[in-house]
Amino acid sequence: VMILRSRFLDARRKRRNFSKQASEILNEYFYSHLSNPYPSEEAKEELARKCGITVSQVSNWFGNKRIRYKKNIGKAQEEANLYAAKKAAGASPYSMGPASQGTPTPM
Amino acid sequence: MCCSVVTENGLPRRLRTAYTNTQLLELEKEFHFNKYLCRPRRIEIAASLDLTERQVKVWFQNRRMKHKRQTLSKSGEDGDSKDSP
DNA sequence: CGCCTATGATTGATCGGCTC
DNA sequence: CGAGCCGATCAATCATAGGC
Repeated sequence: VMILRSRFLDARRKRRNFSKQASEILNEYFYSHLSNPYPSEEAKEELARKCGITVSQVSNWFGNKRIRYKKNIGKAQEEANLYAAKKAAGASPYSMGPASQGTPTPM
Repeated sequence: MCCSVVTENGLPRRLRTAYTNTQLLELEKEFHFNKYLCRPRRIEIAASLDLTERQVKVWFQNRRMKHKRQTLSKSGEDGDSKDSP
């Protein structure tokens, strides 16, 4: 299994971590929608614009996040939840207006 | 049925079979020929690559999705402000 | 510097819904 | 009614980035 996995040198995964801001935006959305962390296509597009990444990357991020969050529960996830809830209360992220994307505050 | 949902202790465990380079190469070759397979052809390929018909069918479906996505990203981005190799 | 964990991407396989 | 397809998601894994 170690000899045959070069995949013809896939120009794959030359990844770069997302910016701290992008991660903040994604986490805020995720934790403020914990009961249903499944953004619509439109929401993904908006998140993608705000984060400066592609819709596919947003989908990947949520896919990974959901699974990895589930694999913990009871760990720092609780803390992350509080952290996100606090931010949602302190600042005024989104929490609605899927159609009203007027984002005059890119940060 | 296809992948042993190994219920070792009551926990379903799907295994993601790792296809060999040979299998992937043949599948890619066929995909380039047709994006869709007819039943006879599918049976033929499944047999020659030692995969189930279902696996071949699923592979083509996933491949089509991937192809669509790549096509979308290549033409979907207008005069963005980025590099161009 | 190497080692280990966090994280983004890839992909085999499943699920629900739709078409024919 | 059933088969195949699409779109989304899951889940395991690959490969690299980043911290120590």
